[in-house]
Parts: sequence; C-alpha cells; structure tokens
Amino acid sequence: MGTTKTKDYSAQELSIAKYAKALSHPARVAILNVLLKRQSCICGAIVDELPLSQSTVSQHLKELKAAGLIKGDIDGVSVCYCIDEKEWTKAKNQLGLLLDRLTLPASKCC
Amino acid sequence: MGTTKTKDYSAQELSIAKYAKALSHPARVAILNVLLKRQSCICGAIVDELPLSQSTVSQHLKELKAAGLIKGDIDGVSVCYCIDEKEWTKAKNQLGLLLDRLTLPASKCC
DNA sequence: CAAATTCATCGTAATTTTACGATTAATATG
DNA sequence: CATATTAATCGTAAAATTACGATGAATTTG
Repeated sequence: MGTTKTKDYSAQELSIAKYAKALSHPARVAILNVLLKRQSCICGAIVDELPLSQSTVSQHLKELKAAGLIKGDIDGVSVCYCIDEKEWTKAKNQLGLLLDRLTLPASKCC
Repeated sequence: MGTTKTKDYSAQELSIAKYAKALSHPARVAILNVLLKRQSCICGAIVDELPLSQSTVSQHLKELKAAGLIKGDIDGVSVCYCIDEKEWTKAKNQLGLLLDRLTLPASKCC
C-alpha cells in the first residue's frame, strides 16, 4: 500500500504518468517557466525566483531531472540547468496524444 | 511540511499542476483511456478493466472528478462516467501552452 | 418486503511527497 | 592555505498518496 503497481500498466500509461508527475507540483512548473524564459539558468538564480529554500528547490530540480525534462551542466562552482529538448518533445507528444484524442463528437453515454 | 504553499504560485502554475496531478498516476491514465475508447463508461466496467479493487478505482475516479476532467451521471444503481469535454479542452490548452513554449532555438546556456 | 447489485465512503496501513535546516563536497577567491 | 560560494545530500517531520477490505446507502429484482 502506498506503492503503485507499475507492473500492471502499459508503457504509454507509465510514460504519461511519469511526465505528468513531473509537472504535478506548481514549484516545478514555476522552475520550468524560469528555464523557458531565461538564458541564464544557474541554480541559484532559480532559487532566487522561488519562494522555497535552496534544498527544496534542489530536490525539485532532481525530480525534473529524473523525469528527463531538464539537464544540468556543472560550471565551476555553479550548475546551469536547462530544458532537455529531446525529452521535452517526447513529453509533449505523449501528453498531446492522450489529450488530442477527444476529437470525435464525444461518447454518447453522458 | 508535506504541504504545498499554493499561495505563492501563479494561477497558470496552479492550474497546470492540478491537471498534471490528475494524470500523474498510471491507473488514472488507464481510466481515461477506457473512457476515451468506450461508449459505455459504467463504473463497474472500468473496475473490470483495471487491476485494482473497486474502492481504489472509486478513489481515482473521485480525483479525476475533482480535477474536473470527468463527470459522472447516476443511472439507477450504476454510475456512468465520461470525459468533461470543456475541462478536458482547458487542460489540453493549458498543458499545450507550456509544452509548446520550446519553439525557439533553445536557451544558449547548456 | 427481502435479497442482490452498484458504488461511495470509512478506517487503516505502508509509502511517498513536500519542506526545511544542517552538513558536506567542490570550486573559487583573498 | 584560509575563506567564501554554490549546490547536492542527509536527517527529520508533517502531510498526502495509494491501496484494500468492510461498511453503508440507494436502487433494483424476486
């Protein structure tokens, strides 16, 4: 309990859930907003724009990285984060595929 | 702790997070797959297609309903669920707006 | 009306998530 | 080399999530 039975779902379902989970917290959406807007994406700069502590932001960055949506390049003492375009596109396509599937005149039952 | 500070985020960030959260579990994606595919969307039929107990499915349905993505019509003893087209479109647009924002030649920093 | 069906809700347990301060490792700067 | 700066990680606590069986409410059906 408290554990998801990943074994019983399709690759599509798991993939979509993974990307959606990355976007399921406003702080992570806010981080992505910063990365999409800015050139400089030094971790410290992100921390400055968010109402969260450095350690909490670092954790959110780790999750975004785990989902593949961002990557970080070490640059001396600091780390520069940015969108991973390839994976981002994949997320867009996967989510789009699901969300675009309501084209027909809709199910007749409700 | 354990609680998100919703006060400090924009409406866009909260809205996207809300929809993404609804899609952040493979069981809920699977439920939506069923609703998108089927005409008949009786709760019991959904339970039959998922590897989860009736009470667990009911809980997931509740969350999808809370996010606005689905609605349920009582029909005698059973309940017929279906996609809420209006809200679904909103989710699609909100998520699309974020995900489509990587059109430019990408940030130069990484 | 009794029995069956359908589904929501309750109670509970394990796990995960969210958040923060403190510490640590690594690099830069005086 | 001592000191600062940057960011990850650790430890911890509170809360939310996931899951299930049991119970309840509502509606059919016999």
